[in-house]
This record gives sequence, structure tokens and C-alpha cells, in this order.
Amino acid sequence: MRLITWNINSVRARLAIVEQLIREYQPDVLCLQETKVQDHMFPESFFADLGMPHLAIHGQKSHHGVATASKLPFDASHKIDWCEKGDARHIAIKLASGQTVHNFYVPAGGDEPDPDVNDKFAHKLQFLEEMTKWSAELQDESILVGDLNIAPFEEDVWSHKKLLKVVSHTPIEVEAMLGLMDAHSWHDVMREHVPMSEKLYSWWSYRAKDWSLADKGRRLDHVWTSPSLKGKTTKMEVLRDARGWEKPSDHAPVLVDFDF
DNA sequence: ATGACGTTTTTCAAACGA
Repeated sequence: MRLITWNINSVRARLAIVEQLIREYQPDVLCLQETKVQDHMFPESFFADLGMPHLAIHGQKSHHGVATASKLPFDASHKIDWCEKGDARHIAIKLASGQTVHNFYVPAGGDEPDPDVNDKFAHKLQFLEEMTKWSAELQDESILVGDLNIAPFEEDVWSHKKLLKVVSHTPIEVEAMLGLMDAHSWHDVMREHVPMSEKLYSWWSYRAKDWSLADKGRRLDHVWTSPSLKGKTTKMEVLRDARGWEKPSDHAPVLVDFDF
């Protein structure tokens, strides 16, 4: 089973590269974040024509939004309303093989890493707290993917020192993420395949003149599994090339092959 | 240190992203 997760930054604006990804990499399951489209306007037939007719979508106007597309039918889907905000940041499907795939878009958190003065950062921390409680009680064998908007480890960012006060790499967020991982003993698939001592990014700002040369990236996208699935992945690759495709997203897709 | 870019909307400016 090949799974790809990708923050697409508007699915309708990027149909051409979604098609390119599906044709070149043939995912069985494709998890998208920041689709930025209401459910009734989602390009369903576009995915069906590319061989992925089975969709679980959770969208809203303008912002956020997640969608999971599958080649094969899945058993069920559900969404969770985190922080009771009524926004679209999660969709889950249950694969025929038994595992549940949770597709997340965690709040970015704004600029100021202080929950007392920045409501967006407070929201991000509350979201992580709810995910932690949920993880502690989670029984299903699960795969958790998506844009979690935190780069937890030193080599997950281009400069640990320079980013310590930048939202996405601050100690308070990293602590929250490590607590979240601990709550279900979530297994970090990307770091299983790339040693902690090596740089590993999935996002590069649009604002850099030459994003690849400057290479000021961050690992904001993640693939985690329940501990029972540890060792069940045969390949992991950040599809960095896609960051350089025509009219790209600022995130690169992350591909993982499972042995089921 | 700043600003750089890109998408969306009852658009042509402002909010948001990270």
C-alpha cells in the first residue's frame, strides 16, 4: 500500500500537479491538506478519472480543508471537530486491510509563540492537547499523517538556533508534540528511514528567491503509525522534486510504502 | 532585521499562511 501525504495549498489551483503526482507515483491512498474548497465544489470527477474514485472530504470555504482519495474502497470514514471550532482539519478512513488513516491539518499558530497574547497559538496548543488525550485512548491500529505544522527535532529545520523563537520550532510546541507522540507511542516513520543526524525537510517558503539553493526548509509534514505497525514500511521519500514543479505548493509530498 | 510569495474572497485590498 502506497500512501502519499501532501499539503496542496488549494487543490483547485493545483490540479495539474496533483495529476502529475498521481501519474508518476501511483499512490493507493492520497491525503491532502489545505484543500481550500467546500465539499460541494470538490473536484470529485477529476480524482475518479485518475483512478481514485473513493473520497473522504472535509472542507470549508477559503481556508484549511482535508481530503483523502483512495484507489480502493474503504470501510468507513469519520471526522473529528477539534477544539469545537467547526473547522475542517481532520478526516479519517478505515482501510479494508483494517488500519485507520487519520489525515490532519494542525493550526499554524500565527507569529507570536505566546498563548496569552496570540489566540492562534493558544488554539494550536489546545489542538495538540486534544490530540494527546485522544491518542492516549486510541485503540485502533492507525496511521496518522498530515501537516502538523511543527518541526520537532534539531535537524528538522535549517537552523535550530535561528528558529527557536519561530512558531513551528519553539520549545513549547516541541514539548507538546513529544507528549503527543508519547501518548500513543506514535512511531515516526520518516525518522525511521532517515537518521536523526541528517537534515530532513518537507516545506520551503515561497519567499526564498532560490528555495532549493538556500534550502531553508522545515519538516512540518509527518507520517506516524501505531507501535504495532513499526517495521511495516519498506520505503519513505520526501518528493522534493514536486516542490520545483510548475506552480508548486510550498510543501513537498511525503511518500511511504507499507508491506500490506 | 527585513522582506521576500502565493491563494482566497459577494476581490482590485486584506487576511492568512509558517
